[in-house]
Amino acid sequence: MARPAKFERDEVLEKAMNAFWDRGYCATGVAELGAVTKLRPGSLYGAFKSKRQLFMEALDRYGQEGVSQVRHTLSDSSSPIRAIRSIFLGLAVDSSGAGWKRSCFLVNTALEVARHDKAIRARVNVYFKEIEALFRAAIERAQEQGELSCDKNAKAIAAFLIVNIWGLRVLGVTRPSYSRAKMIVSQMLSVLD
Amino acid sequence: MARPAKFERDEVLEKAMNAFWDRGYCATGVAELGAVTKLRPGSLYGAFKSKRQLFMEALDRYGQEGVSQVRHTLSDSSSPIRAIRSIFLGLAVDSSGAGWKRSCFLVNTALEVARHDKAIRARVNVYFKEIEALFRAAIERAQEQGELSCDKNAKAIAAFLIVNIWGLRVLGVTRPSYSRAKMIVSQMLSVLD
DNA sequence: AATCATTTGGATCGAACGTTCAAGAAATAC
DNA sequence: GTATTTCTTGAACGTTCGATCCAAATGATT
Repeated sequence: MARPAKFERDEVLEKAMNAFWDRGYCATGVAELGAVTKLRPGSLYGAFKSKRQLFMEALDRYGQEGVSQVRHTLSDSSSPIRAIRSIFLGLAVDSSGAGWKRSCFLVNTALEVARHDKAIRARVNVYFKEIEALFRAAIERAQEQGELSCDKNAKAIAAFLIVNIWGLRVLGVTRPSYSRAKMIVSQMLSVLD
Repeated sequence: MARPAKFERDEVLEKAMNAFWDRGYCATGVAELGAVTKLRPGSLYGAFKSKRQLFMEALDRYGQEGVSQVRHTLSDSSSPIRAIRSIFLGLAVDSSGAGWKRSCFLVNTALEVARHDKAIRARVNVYFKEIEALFRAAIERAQEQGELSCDKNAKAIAAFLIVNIWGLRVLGVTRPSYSRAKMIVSQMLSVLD
């Protein structure tokens, strides 16, 4: 029918996501979004209705990829416990290394935006819940395989683990050494012993 | 010498603190700060140099009071372990009750501002470190009193506990039921068994 | 080649941003 | 009482905010 858009929607979304992830919702202006996406305001507002709408789609992109990464890590291993330990070790590396500054887009958004915005809170919760469910499934699999005592409360441990992940994201902002981050992660994982 | 200021500096600071605590640094405009403090821009900028300076002083006020409250709770009890449990039970109540929306000013600030502002990050870290030190002292006291096994690593447990507090602040944003919050807190406190 | 829907880049909107300033008011010092 | 000094006031500063509009450019369809 008519002229097609020159830009790739998902590429734009990824760039906007990185900008929001870095600086947060409020501090990321549309001028900056235009700069990173190489799109003029007209195109941006044509493709996405508003800054908020663009933010939500970027958040969805992040959340879906995050869930899928966790799913991959937790399901790909023959040892669910080892997979969980590997995720937490990765978080220790991330929060004490280069990844500390970005933290987690979902956690950042939870505190900055979700406290005041019901729709965004609902979206954030969806991804949190999905990740928690993946952890719970992995824990129950570990129990079935005899890797973990069946006396343990899988539901409680899964919830505990994801809350600890949130805590580790805040830990990163305090610029801990790797040894400190690892010490904390070890303490967290002692619930699996 | 000259005309004295009509307002009480600490009262202004408290009102500004509450505004920043509620809405965050970026979303709290100078107009709103003027509304809650009943001060015109000129008076505000006369007493504090800038919005950022006012924010830092409000943050200090919050941090000092927070540290002092934790100190009081942890030192006032003959049983350090019971005091720690009481703090975490309070956090379960807070994050599943009316206090969820405000979360913790320090944690909110850590993710919204401290990621990009070195001076503010340093201040936030000071209060975090002080609270962690109080927890560590309480744990060591518990060990001396025989309330807690001396096999446990007091340093690791103290760090673990404060990271869990941060996690509980994010938990609040997910609007958990009280029973869920309590379940998670119980799991956290099982490291003290 | 003509048509037509859509993108694009740029200009621009009113509102709100953080901040400053000159004038008026009040309390002290002489 | 007068001078002096500081605080209060309210308007206004220039900038940036998110959002809109439009003419020109573009490319698929007819």
